[in-house]
Amino acid sequence: MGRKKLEIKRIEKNSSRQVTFCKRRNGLIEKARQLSVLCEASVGLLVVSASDKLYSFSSGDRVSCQSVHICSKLVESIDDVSVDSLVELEDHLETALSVTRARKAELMLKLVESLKEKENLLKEENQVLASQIEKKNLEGAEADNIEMSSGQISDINLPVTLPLLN
Amino acid sequence: MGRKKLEIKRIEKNSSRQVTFCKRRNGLIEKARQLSVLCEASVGLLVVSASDKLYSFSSGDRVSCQSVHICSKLVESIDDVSVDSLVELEDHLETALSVTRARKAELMLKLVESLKEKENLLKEENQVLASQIEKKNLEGAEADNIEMSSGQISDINLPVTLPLLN
DNA sequence: AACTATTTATAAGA
DNA sequence: TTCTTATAAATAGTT
Repeated sequence: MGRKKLEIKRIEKNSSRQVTFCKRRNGLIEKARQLSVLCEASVGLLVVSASDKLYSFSSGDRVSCQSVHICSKLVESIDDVSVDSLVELEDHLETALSVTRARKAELMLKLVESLKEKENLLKEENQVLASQIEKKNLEGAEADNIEMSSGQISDINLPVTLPLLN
Repeated sequence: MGRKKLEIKRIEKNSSRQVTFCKRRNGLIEKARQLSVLCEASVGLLVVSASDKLYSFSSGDRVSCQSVHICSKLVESIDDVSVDSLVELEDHLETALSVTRARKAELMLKLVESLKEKENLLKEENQVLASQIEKKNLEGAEADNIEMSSGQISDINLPVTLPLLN
């Protein structure tokens, strides 16, 4: 896509290689974005330049979770990983694991709290309903001349919304 | 890049979306490959389709190690991760960590063995050199009429290649 | 960083 | 799916 057809092999000239890297990297990231939008796909892209600068694009959380799995598979399949790389990787994984566990704990705490709130609301609703039923039963007993000891509620009329937690 | 200009938004028609996904995914992977070859960059690409199929490309081992780091950063920055996703991620990370540690252990074992081999070779070399020096010293002593007790070697003449491990 | 001649990717159609 | 082709988009070399 240019003045001349370019063979796909390492560009020898240093400045050209750098310029091409910049152009094509931007192009690639834009293409990744377009694919994710057009087709509802999750896309994760990571580019590391020869001078070790990082560029990345990611959409959706499926990617971030799955890519860790993929990465570990990749690492398994590569033969020339040095011990140093592995030590670094182990470090990253441990950090990622801590972060993940912390987030999980935080999220579960929030979940428990929201469930407790829900429980309280339901309890209140419950009491209101119970007293209404009691009232109705008393009125019904008067109308039909059927007695019912006060404070006793028939199981059949109990609301089904019971507290889920204690 | 086709018969008509296409707006970058979700393609509504199901079949078109699928066809476009297939074409553009292939295009993206090819572009990723070209970038890595032309510019000596490491590229990691992961695509997850709407129906959860995985497609990926990767070059170089810097990517696999760095991407785990990036992934963890991504997970930190995403807001709508479910507890289930986090549990799954934790699982993947634990697996990756085990695999990494196993590989590291294996690699270090090999390293230790090769060092021991090297040690033995050096020891042999050492003995040969030592005996040669002893010979030389005896010859010299005869020539210069200077005595030196056999089996004793001067520190100054000892080869510097000493065993590194025991 | 812009420009522009070309090549490449791909949307729609078959 | 796969091929074809008109057209849009990307980009190689230049300025």
